[in-house]
Amino acid sequence: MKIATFNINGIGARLPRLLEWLEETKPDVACLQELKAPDERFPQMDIAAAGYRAIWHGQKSWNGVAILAREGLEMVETQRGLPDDPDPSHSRYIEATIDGVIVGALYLPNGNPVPGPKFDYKLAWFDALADRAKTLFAGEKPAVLAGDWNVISTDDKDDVFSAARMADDALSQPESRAAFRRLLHAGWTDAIRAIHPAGPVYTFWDYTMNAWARDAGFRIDHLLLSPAAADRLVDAGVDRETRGKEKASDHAPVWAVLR
DNA sequence: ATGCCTCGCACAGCGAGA
Repeated sequence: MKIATFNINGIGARLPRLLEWLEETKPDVACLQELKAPDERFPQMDIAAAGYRAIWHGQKSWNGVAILAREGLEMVETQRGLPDDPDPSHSRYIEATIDGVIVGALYLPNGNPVPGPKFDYKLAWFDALADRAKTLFAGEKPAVLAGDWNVISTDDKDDVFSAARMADDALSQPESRAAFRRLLHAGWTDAIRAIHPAGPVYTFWDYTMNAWARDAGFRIDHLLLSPAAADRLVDAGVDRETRGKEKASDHAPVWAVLR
């Protein structure tokens, strides 16, 4: 089962790119973030025509998450929003069981500027996610938490083009890194680093500063696997070429294959 | 220190992203 996550930065602006990517890479499951559209504007018919069933949790203008599953896979929604979500007006989490695999699609708050209420919200949201992760972990079933975590997990050149340039950004703060690392220490596996222990693996390049051409990117889109899912991990990667296309999102899709 | 670029909303320029 190939599970991908893709922050599309606007389902309205990105639909042609999304459909093209589905056709080219054929993921079984695709977690989407930043729909930036209310529920009624989710292009269900286009997605269905591409061969995918979908569940989605949108809102006007901002945020919004969805899970697409290839037709024929059994998908049952298990969660819409996080339990004890610190601000339910933000649509940032949706979860389903798909052929026995629990898939949580998440869009963690960016948190800029630091310090401030937005950063406090980021940490509060992370706490609520960690609670959900604990519940899923205790269930001992294969589970995947996939999405835009808005966390650069280390200062390593392989995770960020310039740690110094990003040092004051919410993506690099020790508090949110610690929250991410607590999940790893608890037994969740970072799929990309399990398959590619070293080497630059970026998932985001800013639209400004000629970042894509300079490869000035960083890694903030992650798939975390429960032990039962990690046991089945055979491959993982980033669809970098997607970022280089016309009208591309500023994120590239990230994926993992479970046997 | 700020804008760079993009999206959505709405039709001008701003909030938000990261």
